[in-house]
Amino acid sequence: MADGPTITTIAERAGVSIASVSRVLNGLPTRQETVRKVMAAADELGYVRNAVARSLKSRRTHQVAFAMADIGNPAYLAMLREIQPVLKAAGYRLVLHSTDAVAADEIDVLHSLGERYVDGLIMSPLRVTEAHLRMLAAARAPVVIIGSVPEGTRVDNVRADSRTGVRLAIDHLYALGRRRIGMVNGPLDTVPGAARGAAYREALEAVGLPYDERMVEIGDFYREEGRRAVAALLRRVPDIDALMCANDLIALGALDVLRAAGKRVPQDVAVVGMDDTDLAAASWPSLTSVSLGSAERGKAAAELLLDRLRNGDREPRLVTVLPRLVVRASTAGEASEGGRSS
Amino acid sequence: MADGPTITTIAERAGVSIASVSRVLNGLPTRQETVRKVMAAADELGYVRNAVARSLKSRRTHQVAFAMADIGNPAYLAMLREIQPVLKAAGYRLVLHSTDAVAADEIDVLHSLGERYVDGLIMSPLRVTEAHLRMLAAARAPVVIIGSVPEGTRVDNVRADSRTGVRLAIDHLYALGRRRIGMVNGPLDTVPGAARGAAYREALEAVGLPYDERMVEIGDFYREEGRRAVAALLRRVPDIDALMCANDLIALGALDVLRAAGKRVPQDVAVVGMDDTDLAAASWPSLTSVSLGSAERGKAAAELLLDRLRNGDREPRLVTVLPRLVVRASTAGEASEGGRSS
DNA sequence: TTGTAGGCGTTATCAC
DNA sequence: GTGATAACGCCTACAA
Repeated sequence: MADGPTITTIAERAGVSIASVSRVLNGLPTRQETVRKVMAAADELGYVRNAVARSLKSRRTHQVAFAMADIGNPAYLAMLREIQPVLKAAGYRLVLHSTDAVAADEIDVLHSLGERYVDGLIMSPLRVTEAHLRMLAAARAPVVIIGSVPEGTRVDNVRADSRTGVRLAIDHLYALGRRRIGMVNGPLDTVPGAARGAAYREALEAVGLPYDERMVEIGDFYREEGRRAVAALLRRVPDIDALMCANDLIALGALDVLRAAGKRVPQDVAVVGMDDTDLAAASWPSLTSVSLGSAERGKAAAELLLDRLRNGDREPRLVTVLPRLVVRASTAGEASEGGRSS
Repeated sequence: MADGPTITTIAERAGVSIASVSRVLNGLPTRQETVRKVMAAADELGYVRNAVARSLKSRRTHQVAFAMADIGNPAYLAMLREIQPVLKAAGYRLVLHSTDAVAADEIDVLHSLGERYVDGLIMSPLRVTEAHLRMLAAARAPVVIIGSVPEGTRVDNVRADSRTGVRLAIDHLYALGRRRIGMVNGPLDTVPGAARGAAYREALEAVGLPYDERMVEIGDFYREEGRRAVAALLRRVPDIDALMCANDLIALGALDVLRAAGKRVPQDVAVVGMDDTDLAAASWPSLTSVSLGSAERGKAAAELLLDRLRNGDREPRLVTVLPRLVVRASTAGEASEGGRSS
């Protein structure tokens, strides 16, 4: 692991100046003979360009960062899977940050943009605070935010629409003849919890069903919590005929409990999850789920950023990704369809 | 987004030399008055160190790369989830590469180490070719390989033991009284495919069961391929009573086909998957799976690399992570256990 | 066509 | 203590 050769090493070996070496390496017009000598020397020495030195000079790192709250969350991983190839195709490396849902860490990432180790940033913050907005305004490199930002914030922005998502699910259940549709939600003090809870109420009213708080149970966004919540709900409303779950894990918990209680899914109780993670297709019965377009949002964010990197001056853009109801066996289909295989 | 301030800007503003600025910024002994002036200037200007210039000078980037075959594969994501926090805690950024299982891309990543944009690399190659070994030997930065490398290769190495893993599964099935245990494998020219195939044969012999190639079907490591393979196997050997699947996706495919064929799992056919991904706990019935310790391997690799970055001269080390059989409903339990909820 | 020289932003080694 | 000044490796006027 000796020190690598530099253009100086090559220049000496080839008997030319470092300027000529640089020219050859960059394909600028050079005499054939010189090209030959330089290439030969470079080959023999196993020369590789030093990316750091190039970056210092060119002020571009060909790196882009993606900062997310929690690397264990499948929704972020879905984004990541789409972001990666888009960046790779454009010649950018991906630097990953998991902020563990700590707002201070998110601010740190924003701050570290000033270090110029990346050309841009895609960030999906859990909440957008005043501090976020201040840092964003002062950011030294282009940023794309996945998630909602206040009206008027001058930043490229990609959003989901969980309100419409819940609406799709409720409409679907209503169309199937379900009239006692319960909701199992996560904590109301989280952004998704609050949004989905409100959307449920709205959607019920839209189809003309009464909102009844006895039909709502709050737990947390995990399977075990989902079990508990659904068990409680089932005790309270034994003849419930559909469950709108605030994410797929809760919905899996619902399947567990319903099965144990001898309820058939979907005949007795239809179940809808949210996020359309891989787990939805893996479960049995496979889970109808509202896709909030994690993959699409990731892709859109990557494309927005690349575009911005090419044209730094254009107006900030807003992309809203439409939710999509992915119908599987837990609400409708035959119980023999296994779902997609990713 | 104007050009950021540099130490020169600060030096002018504070009326000192750039050397003093650098000293203050790095906490070297300096007169109080100077410290004060420099800090004030830095604050007012919103100065942030340029990481690229630092790297050029210090020859360290504080970045580490993780290269995996397929960012969509949950086993790699499990590694990633462990690698990230370990590196973060040590002050390193994580650069992600997905090579799409293209050997040339892996070689590229190895080659690009020469560009010095990272201090080290963790790589999990699908196959280790001669070219890989040559590049490894010539690598300009420390590398840790996750996966088997030929005896004597001088590189830090973390391995799973899929042979013992398969053995655990077969022993388990045998202990349950299964005697017609089939195998559904992926391509034999992949490292895992070859290893798992050979291990199956060995394990059968170890418990005294005959190896019968009619009981083996080769597909690929995906659910749909798993379905096809299992369907073929079932046609050929209708009274098969257990299936050893080379990964969880194949096993999910097996569950689909068995269900459609009216076979009960586990009563008629027991099913074992491999990798113990989140999908195993989500499926119904939940899937017994051999954990090859993806998470542990990721963590071990990150720690090996950090250690090597501190002490570049020590002997290469080999860490072998032991497999673990995670028993769930598809081989043994009641059909009411839902599994862990992560 | 080629070489000399300056600069990208830091750090570190000198004298002072 | 502090300030010139020389690297780090590369690119690029500008001059020859």
